Amino acid sequence: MSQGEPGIELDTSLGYMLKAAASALHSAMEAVLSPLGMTITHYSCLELLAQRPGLSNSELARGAFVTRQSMNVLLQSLERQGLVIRPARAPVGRALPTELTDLGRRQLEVASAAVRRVEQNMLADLDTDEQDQMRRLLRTCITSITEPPASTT
Amino acid sequence: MSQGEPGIELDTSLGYMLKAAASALHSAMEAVLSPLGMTITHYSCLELLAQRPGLSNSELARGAFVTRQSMNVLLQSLERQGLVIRPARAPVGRALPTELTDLGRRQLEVASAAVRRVEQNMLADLDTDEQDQMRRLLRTCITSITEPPASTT
DNA sequence: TGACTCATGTCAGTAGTCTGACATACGGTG
DNA sequence: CACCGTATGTCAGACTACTGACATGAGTCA
Repeated sequence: MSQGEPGIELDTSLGYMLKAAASALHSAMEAVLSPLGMTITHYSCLELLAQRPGLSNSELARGAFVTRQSMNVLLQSLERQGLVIRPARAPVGRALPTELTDLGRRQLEVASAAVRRVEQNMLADLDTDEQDQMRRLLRTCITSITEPPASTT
Repeated sequence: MSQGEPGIELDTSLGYMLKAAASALHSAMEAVLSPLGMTITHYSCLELLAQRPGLSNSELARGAFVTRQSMNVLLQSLERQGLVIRPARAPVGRALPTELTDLGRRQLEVASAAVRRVEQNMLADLDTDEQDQMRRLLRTCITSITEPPASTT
């Protein structure tokens, strides 16, 4: 079965393992959010707004790792549901600062608790030092990927 | 814009950082695969087949972290393009063992080299020990998420 | 002032993935 | 043998997120 050919060794490839971990986390979050009638992006948007009130559509999109077009569709839906609110006119520029409503805050509370349990379960076998180490490693990876690769066609 | 906001809980949440890292890697891979006319799942499928020839549709789906329905659509497309080949009838059960064609192998070579560069760039600032540590941490997380939470619903 | 650049919000069309459903094949157990 | 549970391949419809496009507002610079 295992032929060390060219390409990437799947069992040791950090790229593959990163995707595997993210996929597992995604599934676990979906499993707890779906019964609440929420998608992951839906939850992410609410969580972002709770921690950073007044974020614009584009800023929310970047924070939730989707395009601003996708976030815009979601925001319109959340607005109709009365979970968030945006001013009719932009106070400055074109950006519309978004805020959670009380209803949105209540919905987020339930979801946030569920997601926190998922994350705690993921980290159940890691002590504090290991978690710090993992933060450091992930941050280094993110920086390296995001920064200019210097030389590539 | 309202920049300058100090990072809050989000910046220390390992779940969020995991998603951020995976998203950055995803974008970087997309950026190099798109010019080759390939999607990430397309590449993943070919890479899996190179290392584990004879994988079935369902096995490929699990390996690429998509549903078997999605992989089936992709496989039919790859088959039409002459990149993979499947027997008309299953030798045993219903599973159809899939194999790369020479054309598929050639296309994979180019893509694999590009993806390897992306992964190496991601790990540019990590030494061997740190990479091993990261493998260990990710594997622990995957196991914890996947295993039964053994708690209340 | 006017031209240029950049970021934003939004509309429309497209593509990839998902859920639901059904038929088929194997392995157990009565 | 018949029955049941599990796994697979596949078709169809629905959904989510994406790319492309356009207009608006703010900042820069000559």
